[in-house]
Amino acid sequence: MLCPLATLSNTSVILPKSFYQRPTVEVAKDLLGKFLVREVEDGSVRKGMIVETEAYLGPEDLACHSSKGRTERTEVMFGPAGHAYIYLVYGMHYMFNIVTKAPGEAVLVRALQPLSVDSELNSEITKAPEDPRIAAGPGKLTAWLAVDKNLNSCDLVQKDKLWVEAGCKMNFEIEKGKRIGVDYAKEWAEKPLRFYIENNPAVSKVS
DNA sequence: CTCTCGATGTTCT
DNA sequence: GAACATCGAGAGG
Repeated sequence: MLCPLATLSNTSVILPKSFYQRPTVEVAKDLLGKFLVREVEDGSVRKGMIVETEAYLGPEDLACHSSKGRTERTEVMFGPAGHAYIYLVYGMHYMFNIVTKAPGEAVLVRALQPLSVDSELNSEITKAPEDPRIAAGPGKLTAWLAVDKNLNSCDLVQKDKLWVEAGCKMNFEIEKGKRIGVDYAKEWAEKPLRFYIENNPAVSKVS
């Protein structure tokens, strides 16, 4: 059990904008253990605990899209903190990022541990509802939550279609490593800007 | 376990 | 045209 009988109301408190109005690396680390929640048109809800993130540090960072300049695509990352930056890679996978304070910076959410949701009881049941690795990767996560470019730039501080909750307090160790899939970024590829929960089964890969 | 490869839409050169 | 913040399947050790 991750969070036994967590019916406490504080678990579903939405993270405020001030959470994202901080240095990107701090936000990336502090997002670990938080709950990402998606509600679709028919009212059904899916929820997962964030277990892996990466920090992208703006125009200087050769791995960050905003290093290409402020374009139509990267405009969201220069906008207000707490909004979603979503884009397509390899023609088939959407990546979900959260914009932080500094212009052009964001946090990529790379993996979730699925939580089952019983909305009748308003409780989090912590057994894995299905494959615990259903959202173990940035492309798998967006597929599981039905997140696509329609949600690009949406405000995650509003409880609408997609938001982040405080979750429950847990003790875990944070592991660091180089970011995945950005080997083209020269010295920026080597920086330890990937963060994940140690020994968590839903992390996409261990260093 | 490792490696290779194909799928496929957008953005940038 | 090339490159891409990926994934899963298949071949080979």
